[in-house]
Amino acid sequence: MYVNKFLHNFKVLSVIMVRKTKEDAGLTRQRIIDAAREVFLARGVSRSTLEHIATQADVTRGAVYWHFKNKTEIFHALRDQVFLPLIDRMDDTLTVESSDDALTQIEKSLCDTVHELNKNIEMRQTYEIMMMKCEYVDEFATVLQQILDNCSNITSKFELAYERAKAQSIIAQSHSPRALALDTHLFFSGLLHMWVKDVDGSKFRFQATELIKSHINLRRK
Amino acid sequence: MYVNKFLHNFKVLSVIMVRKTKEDAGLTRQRIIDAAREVFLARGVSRSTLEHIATQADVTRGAVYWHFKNKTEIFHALRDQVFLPLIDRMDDTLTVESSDDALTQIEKSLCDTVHELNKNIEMRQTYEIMMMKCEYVDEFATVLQQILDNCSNITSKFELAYERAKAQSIIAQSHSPRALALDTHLFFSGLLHMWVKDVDGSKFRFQATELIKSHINLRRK
DNA sequence: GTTTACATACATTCGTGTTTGTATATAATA
DNA sequence: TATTATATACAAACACGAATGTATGTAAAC
Repeated sequence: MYVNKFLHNFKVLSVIMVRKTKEDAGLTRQRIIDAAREVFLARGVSRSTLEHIATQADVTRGAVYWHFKNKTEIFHALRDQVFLPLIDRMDDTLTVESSDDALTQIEKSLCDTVHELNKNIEMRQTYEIMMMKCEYVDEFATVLQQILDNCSNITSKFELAYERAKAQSIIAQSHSPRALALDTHLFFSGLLHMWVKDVDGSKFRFQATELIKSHINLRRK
Repeated sequence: MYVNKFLHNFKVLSVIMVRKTKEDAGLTRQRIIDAAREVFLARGVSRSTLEHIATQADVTRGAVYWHFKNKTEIFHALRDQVFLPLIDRMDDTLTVESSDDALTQIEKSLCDTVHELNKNIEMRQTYEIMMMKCEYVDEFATVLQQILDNCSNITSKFELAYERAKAQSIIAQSHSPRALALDTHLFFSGLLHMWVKDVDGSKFRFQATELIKSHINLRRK
């Protein structure tokens, strides 16, 4: 017990790294993923070296190779950890039953996603990596297909919501839910792309919520 | 004269490459750019080697280094040649005066861009490279700023058109031209991204024109 | 005692940039 | 117009660093 406390101090001080418990190994793994995010963001995925990542994580390449097979595997770990949850979350806010009318629900779902991106730095950075700091070829091409699939999925959710809106008679009967859903989806993926590219926030980020609201209002009867 | 004909045959047969005139050098330069497009598309920009490009262009790296300082310079040459003209074109179709009403003009402008992408393979491939096969870091980061600037520019053009539409009383007075313009811009950049990602054309490409039309019809009073 | 969780050292490949060589086009000169 | 000089448009060879993967070493946990 006393010894553990002693070692713990060493660990915290980082003078001598003596990490061995499973718990510690888990932390190391996470540090590597976090480091990869920073490095990917700054240098792009292909220019990022395992040495860069190791240094940033304050370990050696040995540790990196212990936890991951190669750079691609780190990439996927990063993606799974941060990217996918956002999609799930959006899925949820759209599907869950609510006292709001259908249009408001769509609006809230979109705003919620943007809000999440705003406050969650890691998620924002990961998004930025996926959209601007990575080349979709070879082993990354599969990710692309997943993105397309997710898009289909989200669009279907939009469509269902618009059907409800139609049933609630809050949109014009002339518009087809399918077309509205596709339009909203394209609008939102455009917004996300611009949101990410607009690093200093002067063009899109500051007014993202308003853009969403006016997009939705356009539909309201 | 006779000798020239003789040499010409050699050139055409590609048995011995004897190219030296300025004209021939220009062709070689263009071949390198075309080769780069193919290689970038297949392997991504960072994984593309000057050796890959040279081989594809049927020359050696010597020729590549003669015409270009490095890979980045080839990238920019490719971009300038194919990417920028499309933007100019869109700019034009939006600005030029026409007998159509303002909404129709926006619609035609968007459809025209999609149509151009459909028939112009090189343009399509270049777009694909810029959007999915390239990492926007370091020397490529400048390109990103240019994209944002172009977006502002296009959005302004949309806004002017929507003001005309408002003056023509073909849209509801309650909508602000600025908001409509931003919405259209986000819709269209979303569409272009999806259009490019949808390689087999089953999700977006086949119905791109209809998507545009229904986007515009949503605005019509 | 064995496995875990790394650090260290090594071998090898790959891409880049540069240098050198060379045949031909083109300009200069006589 | 014929000859000569120089610049052009590459090909081929070289030198170098950088990144990868693997193999080995090792101390602590279990």
